[in-house]
Formats: sequence, C-alpha cells, structure tokens
Amino acid sequence: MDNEVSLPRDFDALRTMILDRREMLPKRLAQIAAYALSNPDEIAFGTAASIAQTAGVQPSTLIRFAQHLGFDGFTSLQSVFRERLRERQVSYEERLSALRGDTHGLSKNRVILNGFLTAASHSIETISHNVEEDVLASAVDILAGAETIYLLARRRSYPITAYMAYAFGKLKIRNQLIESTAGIDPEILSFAKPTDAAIAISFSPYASATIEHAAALAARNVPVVAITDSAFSPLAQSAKVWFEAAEGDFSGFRSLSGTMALAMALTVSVAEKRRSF
Amino acid sequence: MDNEVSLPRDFDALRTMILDRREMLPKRLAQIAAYALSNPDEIAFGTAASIAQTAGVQPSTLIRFAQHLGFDGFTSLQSVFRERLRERQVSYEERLSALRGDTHGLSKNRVILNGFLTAASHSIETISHNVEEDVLASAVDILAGAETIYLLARRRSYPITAYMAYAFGKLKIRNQLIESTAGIDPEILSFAKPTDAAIAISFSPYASATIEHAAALAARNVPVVAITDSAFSPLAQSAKVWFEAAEGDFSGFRSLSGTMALAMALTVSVAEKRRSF
DNA sequence: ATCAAGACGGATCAGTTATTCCATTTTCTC
DNA sequence: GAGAAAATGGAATAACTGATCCGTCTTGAT
Repeated sequence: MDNEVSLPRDFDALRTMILDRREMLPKRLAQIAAYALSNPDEIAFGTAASIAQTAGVQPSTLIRFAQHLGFDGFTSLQSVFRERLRERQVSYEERLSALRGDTHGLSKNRVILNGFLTAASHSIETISHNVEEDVLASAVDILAGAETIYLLARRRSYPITAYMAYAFGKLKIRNQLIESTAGIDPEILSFAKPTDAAIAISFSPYASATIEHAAALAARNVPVVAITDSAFSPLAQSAKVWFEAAEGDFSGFRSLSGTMALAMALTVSVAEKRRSF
Repeated sequence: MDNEVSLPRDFDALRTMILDRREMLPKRLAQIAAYALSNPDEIAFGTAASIAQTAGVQPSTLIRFAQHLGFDGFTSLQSVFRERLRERQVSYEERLSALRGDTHGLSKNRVILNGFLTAASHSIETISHNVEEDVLASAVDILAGAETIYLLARRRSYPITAYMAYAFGKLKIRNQLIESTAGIDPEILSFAKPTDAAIAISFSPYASATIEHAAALAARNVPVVAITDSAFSPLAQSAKVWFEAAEGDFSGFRSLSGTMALAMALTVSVAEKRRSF
C-alpha cells in the first residue's frame, strides 16, 4: 500500500525488505514473515490454504501479508519464491558431494558437521528398521499403566531423559527424572512401586548408576523399559521390555537422533493411550 | 496403463523412462515429452492449462500423457518435477508415510514413531543445506578463543546444551551450563568476560530466560553464538553469529536431531581448532 | 479401400483456488 | 480508561483448477 516504488522482484530483495520491517509488522504478519523465510519451499509450492494451515494463520492473513508488502496478491508474492527455485539450480553438485564422504575442497568444520549429520541419518534409519511392533506395543502398555514414570539415564544418555521429562510434563504425565543433583537418588527410587514404571537408557560403556538403579527397581517388581545397544547389555536383563538402538557415532560422540525419536514416540504414544482410557 | 509396477518417483528415473519410450509414443504425447524434458521448470510451476498452451497441445492430452506413464493424473506427474526443485529432498518412502498419511495397516504407535523419525530426517536435511561455511567458521573461531564457554538453553532446547556440556567436559574444554537449579544464574553469568563466549539456543516460543541472559551477555561484550529458528528471533539480535535451524516437529514436539548434530559439530570443531594452537 | 483401434480435441463438471468483505477483537492514543 | 484505529478471524464468492467424457479424426493392417 505504501511502498509502490520498489517492490522486490527477487528473493534476496524480498528477504531484506522483510527483515527491515520486522519490527513494524503486526503479530500475525510477523508470524507469516518468519515462516516464509524459514520455509521458502512451502511458499513456492503450496496453496494459500495449505500454507496458512501449516503456518497457523488464516488464508486471508496471508493475502494481507502479500498486499502489505506491496504485492497485489498472494500469487505475485508466490512468484518471487518460485523464481528463486528456478535460478538456484546450481547447488546440485554440492548436495551429492556433501552426502557422500567426499571431502574434496570442504573445510574441516564442514567435514565434521557432515560426519555428525551422516551419523544422525544412519541412526534414524537403523531405528526405523529395528523397532518391532509388539515390543513397541507392550512398552507403551506398561508405561501407560504406570502411576509415576521414573526416568533413568546418565552422561550421554541424559539429554534423552531430560527431553522426555519436559515432554511428559507438558502432557501432564507424572514423571520423575533421576538427576542426582542432591545425591538422594536411592531414596527417591525407593518410593517406586510395582504400579509405577521406569525407563532406563544406557549404552556401552554403561553408566553404573543406571544399571544399578534399573536392577534395584526390577528386583522390587517395578517394570523397566530399557533402551540400550545390545542383548548383552546388563540393562536388557533388568528390563521387561527393551529396544535395541545401535547409534552411529562420530569422533567418539554418539548421535542421539534415533534414540531421541524413539523416546519421543514412546512419550507421545503413552499420552495417546492414556487419552483413550 | 501398462507400467504400474515401477512408476518413477524422482526426476532422473522419469527422464530415463521417457527417453526409453520415446519412439513408441504417439505424436502429441511425444511432443509433450520433448517439451517436459526441455522445460522442466514450466511443468513444475505451471498449471495444466498454461503448460498445454505453451506446449501447443490440449490440457486433456497433458493428463493423458501423465496417465500413459503410469501416474494417476497430472498432479502426481507434476509433483515429481516439483520435488526436483525442492531444497530438502527427502526419500520418497518418507514422503509416502508422512505426507500421505499412509496409515494402512500401521499401528497408531508405529505412525507416531514414523512421524518423529520423519521429522528428524527433515531436520537433518535442512541443517545440511542451511549452514553456511563462513558462519560455521566464525562461530568456531569465537568459541575456540574463549576461556570459558557458557551454555544457555531452557526447556526443549536444554537437552542440547546438556549434551554439549558432557562433550565439552570429555574434551577438557572449560564450560558452564546454566541450569538454574539453585536460582543463581545471574550471578554465575556476571562472571563472564569479553574473553569468554556463550552458546544460546532457543526456538519459538522463546524461553525468556535464555533471551534475557543472551542480551545481558551481549551488552557486556561477551560474544554470543546462537542457534535459533529465524532471523526474527530475539536471539539473533544478541548474537554475533547465529545459525538458522528450522526443526521439523511432530504433534507439537520438535525434533532436535539437526540442532543436536550442529551442536556436536561445533563442540568437536572447537576442540580440533584448539588442538592446533 | 475398408475398418477397427487408438489418438485427439473440446465441451463439461465437481472440487478447489485466491480473494473480498464484514463483524469482532486487539492495540494504540489521548 | 474511553475512544479511535488497526488487525484479525471466518464466512461468502467468483474464477479457475485438474479431470472426465464422448464424438471426431488419424493411423495402419488387411
């Protein structure tokens, strides 16, 4: 409406323009602006309705956004996003070399990043193939029936349970993260009853605390769901149900991607199951 | 009509298929085939009517062409041309299960797991394309030169910094995880000097503590490296260098896979860089 | 030359599209 | 805190979308 003088014809100009006006934009329009800049492909290919839905706004707002920037409608705005894809047809080679271990002309930093990305990708693939239907089902059963879910993990596995604790909290599912900040883990765990349940996560070299806690709970008939790396894991023995998650690693640090996805799937599945009670 | 067994999902396969059948195609269909291979962008973005006009055929012929190749309509054919231009090229297996809502014979649990795995996969793809060489390099520079690295994140981003703290510890790099268990975060952060550095991670809706801490550090000339979701993030303003990590999400919970891989890459890269001092 | 089988063109249709409009809510100003 | 202005949500709409259908035409075997 105001800026008829210079309406951006290419994506970079549009991007700059949006970033300039960032502060002056109304809430919903800013929401779209953010979405558009982080999901340009969606804008290019989607319809106004589909984009609006995934961005969490009304279709009419999308059009208002386009008009606010000086375009005469969503279609004109969209054409800028499409133009961008037509021209940016160069990075195809980079893509291939990036995915393969092709380290020609790549910086050391980039090689490291690619290493972690590849490890993550593998770990997701592996989980996808290794998780069995009935194991998943019985794990969800156990956890959905539990009064309190105890979360056991240390060191490299701790981030997983930390995220689970967050998600369980959001989903209003009672849980107890064993963190040992005050050194009273055994006392907290002594409250666990057979009507509760625990999730234990540990990979070789296994954290002794996790192993011991899981064993102690199992001895008192508290059902344990474990995520570990092999059938020989001491965790597998304490567990009523266990998942094999052989994570890829890079330079000594495991990717957590597959385990994380599995853990979150368990979390949400438990919530879904409880909702159906 | 004939080839139901293997209809091409990616552009290269389609191209090969068309070239194979070149001779056997009726006149108008061959005309479209030639046009499609030399103007793939037009097919990707145009409508059946507009393409038909520029290719000099009837719209119905276009649809017949698609069906002749085994697609069930022009739209399915077009999606192959669009996929070709997409930035994040996901394997078509995932597309099927994720976008189609292909829940045939899959249990609810499995659908949820697939959802998280797909989100993780997307997030890795996205990171892989979005991280720029020079941004990565200067982030590593900043962090490698720091005396102490402060780690700022809350809620869903906290698992990332938890893992970084673990990894930095193993690599003997001095770091301070801001956890607020004792509520003395401001005091701890007040120790930070311009010769230190911080990593701040937050996604919309941003955790206010992270935003404030990052801003406070920036105001005192402590360099901040941020990982966030868009240029609109308040974190981006406090940061000297920032990465865009638009994580996919499933049922309200973000995948952390891409961010995790980036975080670990930063961690290891910093260690590598220090070793060369 | 005949005639069937396939290819083609164009009218038609149901579904979807981008857009407009207006009542309601939110935000800003005094 | 009252009033004005801007922003927003949501229903309504007209245009257009991909797809279907069927009569006409082309092709090639006999």
